Amino acid sequence: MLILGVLLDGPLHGYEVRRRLELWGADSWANVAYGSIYHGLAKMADEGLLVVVEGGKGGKTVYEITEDGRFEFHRQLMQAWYEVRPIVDPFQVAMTFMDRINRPDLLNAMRGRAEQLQVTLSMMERAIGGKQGFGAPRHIDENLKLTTTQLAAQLAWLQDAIPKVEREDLP
Amino acid sequence: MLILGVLLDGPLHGYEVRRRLELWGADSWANVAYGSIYHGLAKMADEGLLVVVEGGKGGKTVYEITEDGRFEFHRQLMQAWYEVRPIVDPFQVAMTFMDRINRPDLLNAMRGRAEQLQVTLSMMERAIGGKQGFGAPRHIDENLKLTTTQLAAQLAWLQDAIPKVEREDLP
DNA sequence: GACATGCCATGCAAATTTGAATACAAATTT
DNA sequence: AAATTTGTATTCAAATTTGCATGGCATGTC
Repeated sequence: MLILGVLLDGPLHGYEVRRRLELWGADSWANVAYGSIYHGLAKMADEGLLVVVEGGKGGKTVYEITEDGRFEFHRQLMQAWYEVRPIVDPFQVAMTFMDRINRPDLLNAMRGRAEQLQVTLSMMERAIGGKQGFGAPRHIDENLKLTTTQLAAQLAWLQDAIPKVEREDLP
Repeated sequence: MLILGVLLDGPLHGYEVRRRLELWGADSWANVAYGSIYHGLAKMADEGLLVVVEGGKGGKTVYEITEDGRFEFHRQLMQAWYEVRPIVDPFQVAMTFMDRINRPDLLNAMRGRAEQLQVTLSMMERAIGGKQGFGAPRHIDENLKLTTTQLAAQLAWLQDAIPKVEREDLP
């Protein structure tokens, strides 16, 4: 979906797709190792969602989205908007095992994490509004805002849980 | 890490690992297709984090965690607690492309999603405290709570963004 | 002009993940 | 008691993902 979306405005080759995604900060909220872009492009060309418009010999290969590709993009986009799925977060795994850490270490970890979150949050808040005019669409900021509120939610949970651990209500 | 954690309290075979994870509701906040448990077990046995204690012929294979395995588990657990990483959320990808949907459809999607979130949230709130006494550790509730607050964060963002879209401040 | 540097651009082997297929035991229905 | 369904337990091929290796090209520099 990301790749298709990047190609909506015109043909690009693999490396340009990567640059575009980096510009959008996609590395932080999506899970894309850039090596897989080329696989994705080739596969979608195979499926008829893209066509090669230039090159091939050994230089760069430029892909253009087809009508089928645009349709598939919209299908997936709408599905992503309508489907509410619980968020997969590696920290949840860490939480699950909080009873396996002794209390002092756990409290240290929790306090350390809370501090880190505060720092990250204030950095992000300062960053909001910063990318304007660099080619990234304005609503990318909204992306950043949502991330911010979610990290804030984690911080709130921590601040609620720390005292509980202190007075041995948890774990 | 999940598999190692499940094995901390005693040897189990693959299917039991799966059952345990299902009991914890891990399918919702972790990304485990249960087919990969067997690969993970075999690989970790290879690396010396686990040992086979029973079976092999064709029936079930029971694995036990080794000292190395316990050590590795703790290493990973601590790392997960200390490392703050932005959350990877497929909805963020959907957001990124909100300028590719026409305004009426977008508003529909946003309102629909907001409603769904409200329903999901109230269901989850009712579920908190429900798994007690079923073998799941009590702090699994905390897990649910964190998920809840994160979904609430998404809902808050939506409720902030909907009016903006209505008065064309967004996208 | 030989050489180093850094960015551009892709390919690929190895590792991992997935989803479905298999096989058999236990419980249930007919 | 035969047939069907459900639950237990694993395996496997195919698809995907990763991270690094490779090679080209422009630029500076001594």
